Amino acid sequence: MFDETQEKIIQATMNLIMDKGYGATTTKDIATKAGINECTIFRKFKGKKDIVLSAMTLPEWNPKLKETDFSYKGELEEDLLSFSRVYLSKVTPHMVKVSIGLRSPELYDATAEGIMEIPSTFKRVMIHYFKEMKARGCIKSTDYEGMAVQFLAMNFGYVFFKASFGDKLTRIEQEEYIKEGVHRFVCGIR
Amino acid sequence: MFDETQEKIIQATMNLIMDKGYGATTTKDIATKAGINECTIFRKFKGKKDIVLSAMTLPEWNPKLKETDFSYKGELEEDLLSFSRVYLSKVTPHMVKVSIGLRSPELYDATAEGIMEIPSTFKRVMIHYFKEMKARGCIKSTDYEGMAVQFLAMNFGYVFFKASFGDKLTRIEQEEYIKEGVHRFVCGIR
DNA sequence: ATACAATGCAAGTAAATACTTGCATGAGGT
DNA sequence: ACCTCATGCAAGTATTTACTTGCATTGTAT
Repeated sequence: MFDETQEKIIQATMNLIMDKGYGATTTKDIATKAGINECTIFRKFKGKKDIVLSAMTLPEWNPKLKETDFSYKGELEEDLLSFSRVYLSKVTPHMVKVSIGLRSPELYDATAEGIMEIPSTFKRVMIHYFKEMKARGCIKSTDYEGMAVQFLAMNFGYVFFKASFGDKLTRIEQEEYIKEGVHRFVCGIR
Repeated sequence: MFDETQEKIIQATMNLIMDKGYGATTTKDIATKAGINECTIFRKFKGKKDIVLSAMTLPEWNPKLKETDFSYKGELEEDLLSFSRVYLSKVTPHMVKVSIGLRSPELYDATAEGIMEIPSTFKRVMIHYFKEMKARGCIKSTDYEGMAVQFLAMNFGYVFFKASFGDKLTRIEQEEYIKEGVHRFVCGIR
C-alpha cells in the first residue's frame, strides 16, 4: 500500500500531530523527523492533508471497533472486564492524543464521523448486553443507556487522563483500574 | 480590570478557540467576531497570546476548584451527588472545549499546570472523603484512589462526550445521568 | 467650545509556510 | 554498462498572518 518513504512520512507526521496538533505541525518538521527532504513529501503525497488522510486508511492510526470484536459468556463481571479490555486495546492514550491533535477545521469533515464511531459502537454493544442480562435477571435497573454511558465514561476517562497527564494524575495501572472498577460497577448494577 | 472593548475581544477570541483551536484562530477572525478593527486588538493587548493569558485571569474562562467548594454531611449518596454537581458546575462542555482548543505549543507552558489542577483537586477531595467514610464503616473497599479516579472519570467522561458530540452520542440529561450514575456507584462501594 | 482618549481606516512589513521546479546523484535491475 | 526511478539539493513563489503606523473621526468630560 505505502512504500518505505511514505511510511516514514506518515509515522513522522502522526507523531508530530500527537505532540503539537495538526496545525502546528509543519512540512519542514515532518521532513526533518522523517529524515528526508521536504520536497519528497509532495512527490509522495498530494499535500499535507493527504498524509493524514492516508494515515486514516491504516488500522494503526484509525482503529475500528466492530460488534463482533466483543464476546461474552453470561457472567457479568467477567464479561465487562473483557469489554473493557477490548475497548482499551483500541482506545489507547496514543489514539486519544491523535484524535485531539487532529482537531482542526481543515480536517474536521474528514475525521469527525470516524471519531464518534468507536464510542457509538461501544455504547450500542453495551446496551444490547445489558438488555440481555436484564432478561436473564442478572441486573436490577432498566436504565440501559445510563449504564452504558457510565461504563464508557469510566473507561474513556481513564485513558484520557493517561493521555493528558501521564502518570501525574494517578499511578494506577490500567489492569488494576479496570479490575477494581469493573468489580464496583458490577456490584452497583447487580 | 478590562474595559468593554477588551472584554469583547476576549469573548470573541475564546469563542473562536472553542470552535477552531488557538492556532487556527486568526486576529482577523477575532476582530470580525468582536466587531472591531484588527489593529485595536494590538492597542489593547500585547499580542494574540496575551489575549488568552488575560482571559485566564478571569474565573469565567479559568474556573478554580477549591477544597472548600465541597461540603458534605455523611450520607454517601447525597454527598456524592453534591460533589458531582460541584464538579459539573465548573467543568462544563464549554470549559472542556476551551482547554482542548488551547492545546498549542505556544500556550502549553502557560496552561498545562492550570488544566490539571481541577481533576487533581477533585481527586484529592474524593480520596479524603472516602477515607473518612471508610472510617465510619460506610464503605467496604480501601482502594481510595481507584474509587476517586473512577468517580472522576464517570463525571468527566460525560462532559467530554457532551462537548465532543453534543447530543449525538447520548441524549441523557446531566441531572439524570448523575442521579442514576451516583446511585449505582454508591451501591458498588457500600 | 475645546481637548483628549479611543477607535476606525488604509496601507504596509516581515516572517512563516505549503507547495513547486530544475537539475544532480546514486542505487538497483536488466 | 546502461537505464530508470527515487531522492537530495537549492532556489523560488504565492499566500497567510501577526503585528505596525500615520492619520482621520467621534464621543465625552471639563
